[in-house]
Amino acid sequence: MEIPSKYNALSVENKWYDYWMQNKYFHSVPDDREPYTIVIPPPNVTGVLHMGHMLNNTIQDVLIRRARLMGKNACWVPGTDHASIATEAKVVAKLKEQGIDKNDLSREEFLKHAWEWTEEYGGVILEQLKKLGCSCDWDRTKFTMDDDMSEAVIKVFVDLYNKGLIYRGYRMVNWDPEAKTTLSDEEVNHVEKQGLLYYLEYQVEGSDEKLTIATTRPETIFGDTAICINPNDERFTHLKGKKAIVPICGRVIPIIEDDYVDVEFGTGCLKVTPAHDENDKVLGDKHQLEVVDIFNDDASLNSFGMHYEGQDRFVVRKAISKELEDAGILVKTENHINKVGTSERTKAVIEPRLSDQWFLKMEDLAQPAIDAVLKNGDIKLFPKKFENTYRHWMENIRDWNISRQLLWGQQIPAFYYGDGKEDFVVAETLDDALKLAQEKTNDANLKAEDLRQETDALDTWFSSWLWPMSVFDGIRNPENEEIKYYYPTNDLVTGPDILFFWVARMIISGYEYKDEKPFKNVYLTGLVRDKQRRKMSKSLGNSPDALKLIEEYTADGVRVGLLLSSAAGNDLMFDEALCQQGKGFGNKIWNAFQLTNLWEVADIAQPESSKIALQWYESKFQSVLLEIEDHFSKYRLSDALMAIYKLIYDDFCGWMLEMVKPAYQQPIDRVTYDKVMSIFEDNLKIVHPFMPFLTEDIWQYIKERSPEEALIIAKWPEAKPINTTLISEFDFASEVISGIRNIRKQKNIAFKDAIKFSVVNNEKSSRTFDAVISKLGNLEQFEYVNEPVEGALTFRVKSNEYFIPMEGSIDVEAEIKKLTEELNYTEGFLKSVQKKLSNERFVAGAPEQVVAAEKKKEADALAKIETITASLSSLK
RNA sequence: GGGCGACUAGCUCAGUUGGUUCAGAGCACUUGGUUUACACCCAAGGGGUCAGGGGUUCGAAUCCCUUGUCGCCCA
Repeated sequence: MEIPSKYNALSVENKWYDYWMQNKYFHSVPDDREPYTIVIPPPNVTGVLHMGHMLNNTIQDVLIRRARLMGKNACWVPGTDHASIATEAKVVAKLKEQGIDKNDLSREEFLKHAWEWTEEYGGVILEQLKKLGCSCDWDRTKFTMDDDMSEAVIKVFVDLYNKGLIYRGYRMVNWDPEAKTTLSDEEVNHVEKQGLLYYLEYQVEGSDEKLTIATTRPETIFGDTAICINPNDERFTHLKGKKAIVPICGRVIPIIEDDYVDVEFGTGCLKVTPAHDENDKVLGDKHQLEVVDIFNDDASLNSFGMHYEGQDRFVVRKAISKELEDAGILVKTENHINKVGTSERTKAVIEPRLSDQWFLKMEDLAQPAIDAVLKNGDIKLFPKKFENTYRHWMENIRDWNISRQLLWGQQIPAFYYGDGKEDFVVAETLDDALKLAQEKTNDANLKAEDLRQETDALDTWFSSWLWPMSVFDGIRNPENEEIKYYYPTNDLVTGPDILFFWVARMIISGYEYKDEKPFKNVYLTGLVRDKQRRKMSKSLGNSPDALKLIEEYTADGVRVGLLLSSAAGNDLMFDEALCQQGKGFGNKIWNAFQLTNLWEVADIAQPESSKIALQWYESKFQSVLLEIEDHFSKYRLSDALMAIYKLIYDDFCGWMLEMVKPAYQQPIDRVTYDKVMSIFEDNLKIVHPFMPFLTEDIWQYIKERSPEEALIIAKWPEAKPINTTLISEFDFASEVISGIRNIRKQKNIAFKDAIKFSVVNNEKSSRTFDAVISKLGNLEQFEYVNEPVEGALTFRVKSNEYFIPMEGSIDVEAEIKKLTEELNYTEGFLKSVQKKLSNERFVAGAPEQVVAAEKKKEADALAKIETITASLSSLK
């Protein structure tokens, strides 16, 4: 087989992805193996691949590929969610471009457009994941609006309603006047905005006195239904029981007392607008105040706004402050910074608004989810620090507003048969609803046409909280083979920003519907930021084009780059240099493979140095294998990758290949070659989860392989005993080799010039690696001597002294200086150790091991000092 | 305002129960190198009062208190 000297990533990536797909390696069906399951956090159909997705899905792919290699039945279910607000906004915008107004369309017509949009753009992001190498079971791709998925959602809604957990309530909600829908608390961002505090004078009824109140929203005076003072505030005691007159509209409102009012803030006097402020609503309920809603659903003023009717709230704020000022009612303004709720999707300023909404009672449902994470450890969060945040949220959980005033989503299955607020039934189908309605009204003549379905749709999270069950049809068919086999899933990989939106709710629904956790471990990744620590976002334009990155650095390179510096739960400061490092690593592996291809194999004797090098690497490999198991068990993927990186780069390429490499134009012996190639294969296996393309490519070049022998389904290397002596002997030998290299460098001795070498082996160190030292040091002779060699350059490793004889004179002064420095350092070290050992409380208090270690240090230092002193005296 | 978390080399981060290997890794940097796989490379090297201060201890990056800075969540 012709092997190209350069690695061509693009063609390789396409070739092997196609090969994997054709052979259905990603596809999983239940069998008698242990399952390993991940469900993807479904990206929005509106999304395109960004850095967050790349990181998140690389992690999932590493986990799933490793599980596959470990012989598990690996199943990664992909899919997308319908993102009601975002998608509806996109569709509305597109229609607008075409000159179509959403309000002119029927529900069915609008949904048709939405489906068209979804079909056109919804799959884009999944195609991009393939470029990254993601080994999802594409045959299982799901969408939260698929018929079966929607059916599950409706079934759950009806069930929860029948259990008394869903209710309809007139509540203050977060109203997005741009999208004309409510948002959950989690979809509201509080941002600091510079505003003004307006001081307004209200006339007290039947008196000349004026009351000054401070407000940030003068336009809401039309909705004022009371003035509130603190009962303990002596400045206002005389006003008890009196009334005040609202400026401009002239409404007469009571002055009430409540210690809710902060005496310090503003004037200590508060205007109460129950329809437009959460806290005022509470006051209003408490004091039975009138509720005056002054806004239309687009946040323009309604008829209560008098001459401002039809104008936007912010326009009115300006206009009315002018009017108030002209009338002498506005006495002053002050700068004031307050946090304003804004819509995560449309960025519009949220308007607190009272309206009829559907709510899910959360308190009882949440209990098993609290226990699972915080009490019995059924579900583990990585990193653990998120348990605190989880606890805080779960223990203060509020009812979930699940209705949205949107068309794109599952329509709430409530059917109204009359005009009363309670004149409705909830059922999965119209037929069922009709029966229920007939029963409830005792009217057998009630017809289907008499029923009107609720127009609100369900929150998108009300679909995705069922995701780990519904993708296996576990809601509609709870006893089916797939849900029984794959559920609970193993790992969930997602961002901490949706810990509550999604993760907590999946846990809640899992216990409610399967009486079982949805996953065992939750790995929370960090957010991807740029080098200035700004969160990468489309609006900032600081997110690199994902596909371009892959083009430039290869998919493997980008995967490695992303993982190299992303400790779990810590934000990742993305830097393209990391991808370059990833690409460089791939190049290194490729070139190592090139080297083995250049070798001519012959049936000759195996050199001692090769034999020992192979034995050493096998032990080294095994010890790193253990290390990476440990990292994986703790979801420390970047540490696992770094351990592998160093193993391959330093130990394999830097040391082992150099040790076994035959001399120029010499053949390699067959025993060594075969062993090197089998080691190479083991290396490829452990790199494969991180760099799937390159490794598969080399794997397939090494030998002709049948589809059953592909790397993607190979067997993870087995654990074998580790010869730790060999590893520490090598570490010692590598110090000796470094010493030789240093002297060569200092004295400009070219590597190709062989040198003589001798040692006074005070350490009685083993001679196992002598052949290796000779080879890598290019020694023409390696002698063990009892006395220092005169006229030689020296260096020491522990108490061993090494000599390289030099032609001509040695710079005695320089040698003495070097030795004196080493002596000073070692003596200082000895002193600190002895100080510790002479401290009785240390010897008595510290564990035996620690004391023994200190004694060993002392002995080593003493031996070294002896060596150095001897050398010095021989020089002088 | 309430809560949580962080602060270790120029950068990004490890550092588990206080104790061999505790001050580390990778990158970056400096110096040297046309070593027959690789300059996307090789070799060597410099670099830190572990945010500041106090305490507990024979011993603190690690435990406690305090100050500061930053981040996140909630109001």
